[in-house]
Amino acid sequence: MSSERNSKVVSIAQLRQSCRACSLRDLCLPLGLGTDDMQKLESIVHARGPIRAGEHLFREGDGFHALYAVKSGAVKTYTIDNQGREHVLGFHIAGELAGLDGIHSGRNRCNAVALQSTAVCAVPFARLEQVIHEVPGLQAQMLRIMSRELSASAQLATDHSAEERLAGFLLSLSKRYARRGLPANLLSLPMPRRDIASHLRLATETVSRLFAQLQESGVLAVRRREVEILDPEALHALGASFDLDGDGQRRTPQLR
Amino acid sequence: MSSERNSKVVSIAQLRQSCRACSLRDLCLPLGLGTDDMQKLESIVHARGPIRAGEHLFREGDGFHALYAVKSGAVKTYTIDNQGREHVLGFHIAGELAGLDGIHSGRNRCNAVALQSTAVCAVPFARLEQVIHEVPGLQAQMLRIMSRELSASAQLATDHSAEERLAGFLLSLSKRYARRGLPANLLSLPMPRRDIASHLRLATETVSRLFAQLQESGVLAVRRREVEILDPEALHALGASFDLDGDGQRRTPQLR
DNA sequence: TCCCCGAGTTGACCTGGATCAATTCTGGAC
DNA sequence: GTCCAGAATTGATCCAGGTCAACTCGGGGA
Repeated sequence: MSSERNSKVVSIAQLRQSCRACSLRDLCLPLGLGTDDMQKLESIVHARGPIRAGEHLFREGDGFHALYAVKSGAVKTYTIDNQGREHVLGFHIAGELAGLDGIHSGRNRCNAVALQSTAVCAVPFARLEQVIHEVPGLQAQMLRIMSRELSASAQLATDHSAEERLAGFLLSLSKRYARRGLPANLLSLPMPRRDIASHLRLATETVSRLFAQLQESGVLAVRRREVEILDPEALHALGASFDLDGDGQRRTPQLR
Repeated sequence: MSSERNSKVVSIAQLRQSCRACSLRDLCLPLGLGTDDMQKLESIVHARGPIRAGEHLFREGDGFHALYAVKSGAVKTYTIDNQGREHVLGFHIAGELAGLDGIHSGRNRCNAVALQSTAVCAVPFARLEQVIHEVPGLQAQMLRIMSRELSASAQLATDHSAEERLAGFLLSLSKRYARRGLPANLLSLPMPRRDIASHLRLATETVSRLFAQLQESGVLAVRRREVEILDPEALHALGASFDLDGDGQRRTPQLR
C-alpha cells in the first residue's frame, strides 16, 4: 500500500507505532487495552513489510520464538507427513495470529507461508509473556484467542460429509471476513483449490465439483476465486456444525 | 488453612488440600510452582468426589464458569449437531483439563460426561485468571497446555485413512498414559467402540474391523477394552503424523 | 500478438469405509 | 445359577468421494 518498495529496512521507528494506528487493533492482541498498555505491547512488536507469495514466515522444527499477527494478505500453515504429503492446517487472514501451536514444545509445529503479498507483525514470545504478565487485559485476550482456535478446530472436526465441510469452511471464512469489515457474502479466496481440498481432507476434484454443484443449486455464485454466497441460509443448513441456538431438532434429512 | 468459609458440601477443607498432595501435580496446572503459589491455586480449586459414569460435568450452552481437571477416571467431550448426531471431540484422562474451549465465548461449547467413576477438580475461571496474573509460572503453564491442545487437534486432523487415524489415536493415548506413569503399551480403554468411532469419524464396525486386522497382523493384542501394543514401531509407521525428525523428503509415493 | 503452464473443471471408473443385518459376547440384575 | 440389554464382532452390500485421465481456461512473459 503506502510502503516504499526500494528501502529494504523501512523505518522501524515508524512501523513500531503500528498498534495504535493499526486498523486491526480491535481484532488483534490489543483488544480493549488502554494507551499505556498498548505502548508496552508496541515496544516489542516488529512490523515486517511485504512478504511475497510463497515466502515462509517459519518452518516446522524451527525453534519457536515469535507469534505472527497478519496485518494484510493471508498465510497458510501446513505440515508434511512422513510420506511427503502436505496437510494444510489452516489459513490466517488479517487480524489473526499464526504460530500458537509452537508454544508448548518450543518448536514450530508447522510451516507458515504467505499465500499472497502479506504484511505481518512478529511478536517475540518471551517478551510477550512478560508484557502479558504486566497487562491483565492482554492475558485474557491471549486465553480467549487460543480458546477460539480450539473451538474452531473442534468445529471443523465435527463436519462429516464433503459438502458439510465445504459449507462450514465458507461460513467460517465469511464470518472472519465480516469481522474485519469485509462483505460477508462476497469472498475473495486467497488460496487455490488444492489448499482448500487439503485443509478439508478432500480431493481438489471434489472441491471443484462441490463448487459447481452449489452454484447449480443457487447457493453460490463461483467465478474462480471469487465466491458469492447467494443463500447463506442454505449454506448454514448444510454446515451441520453447532451454533448455540441449539434446539437440537432434526430437520429435513438433506436437500441434495 | 485458607478455608475459613464454611460451605454446604462436606469436608471442603480437606478436599482443598489436594494440590500439594495430588499425585497429578506434575501433570496438572501446578507444574513447577513453589509452595506459596500452589497455595494460591489450592485456595480456589474445588475437588469433587466420585462422579458416576454417565453424569455430566457441564453441558453445551451452559454459562462457562470453570475448568475441570480430571483427577482420576475419564471424561469425554462431545457436541450434538443440528441433525441430532453426536460428535465426540475428545477424551480427558487423569491430569488433563476439560472446558478450555468455553473461555472465548463465555459459554461451554460442548458437553462433558464421565465415562467411568471419575474425580475432578473444578477451577473457577474468573478466580483462576486472577491467580494466573499473580503467578507467572501458572500463566506460562496455561499457555503451554492450550498450545498442546491445538497441536494435538491439528495432528488428529492430518491423519487421513481409517487405519492412520486409529493408529494415531492409540499412540496419543499411549503417550498420555505414559505421562501419568501407566504402562505405555497396555491400554485400558475407558470408552466404548462407538465413542472411538465418533471421535475418529468412523463407523463402529470399521473400528472393530481395524482392531481385528491389527491383531491379525500382530501389531496389537485386543481383548475388549484391553489393548496391548505389541509392535509400537509398526503403529508409528501407520500413524502418518508429523514427528519432528522432519527431513521433509519425498519418499516412495505410497506403500499401500 | 502467441505461447505456455499451472489452475481449474469435467468425465469414467474404482475402492475404502458406511450402512444394513445377523450373530456372539459379556457383565450386571436378580 | 439364568436372563437380558447393550457392546462388540462379522458378513454382505452400497455409495461418496478418491483416483486417473483428458480437457479448458486464464494470466504472464517474450
